[in-house]
Amino acid sequence: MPELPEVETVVRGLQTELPGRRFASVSLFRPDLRFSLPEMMEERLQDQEITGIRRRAKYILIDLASGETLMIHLGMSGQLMFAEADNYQQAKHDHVLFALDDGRLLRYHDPRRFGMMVLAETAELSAHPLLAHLGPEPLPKLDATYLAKKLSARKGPIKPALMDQTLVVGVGNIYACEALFLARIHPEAPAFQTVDKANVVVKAIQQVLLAAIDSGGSTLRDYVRSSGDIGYFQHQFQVYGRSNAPCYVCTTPIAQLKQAGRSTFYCPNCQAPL
DNA sequence: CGGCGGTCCTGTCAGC
DNA sequence: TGCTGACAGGACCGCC
Repeated sequence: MPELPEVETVVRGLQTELPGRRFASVSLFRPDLRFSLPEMMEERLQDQEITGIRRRAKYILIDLASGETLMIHLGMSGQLMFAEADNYQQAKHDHVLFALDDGRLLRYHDPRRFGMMVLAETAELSAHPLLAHLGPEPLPKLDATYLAKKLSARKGPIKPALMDQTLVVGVGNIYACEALFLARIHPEAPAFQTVDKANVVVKAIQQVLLAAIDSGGSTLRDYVRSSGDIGYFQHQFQVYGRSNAPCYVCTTPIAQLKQAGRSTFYCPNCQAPL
């Protein structure tokens, strides 16, 4: 599920629940996520107080009183959900179980196991290899001059460029498609040709991410608590997943193509080639 | 360095 | 109904 809006929603849900709590215990059912889980993770988390919850790019950062931070990436299919200790039954693809000192459980559930967990020194977090090369956050402010400069150095098409986390973080396949639709830019347009539209691109990215966070905030808040991914965002998509369906603006059938191995959706009329 | 393709893994769905 | 292949919201790695 996770592009920036989902991760942000999960983080907001955790922020109201976790700070001040301690991990009573941590159980590992499967250590082989994308990377092997951190050495001695159970021991390093045991009895640690959670001091804060943050997000960087698509990473959930759980700060601990020990001076370490637990970084969680949900990959393609990761979910964090609360459960009650009384009636918890280990479900298929529950890989990690965090028991809190108030008796509740936080399950990490990830069928594809593309997710990852890392423990790193909080003070040196920004230098961690997974975070060091990340681009700026798109919210609340993204410098259009910066984006224009980055785009000008690109030869390839703009859509995969927007998904490059070293350029700007948080934009995945869905929101790259949606943002380009809002910006009325063809996904195959060369990135360097869109430099003079950098302001439009920035606004489009921010608009679509904010809208997703806003609406996701009501439904996906439960995402952290209960066991329901209900595909909420699909109701708002203008182009993503809408192949051959009429464009909401001009009724032209939405087109689909493949770029860098990922499906791209766009309106051939609204997003005319530059 | 930029850009592309392959790869990790499992579940789901379209098509035969 | 059952099988097969394509595809899925991410990102690293190796290769040109």
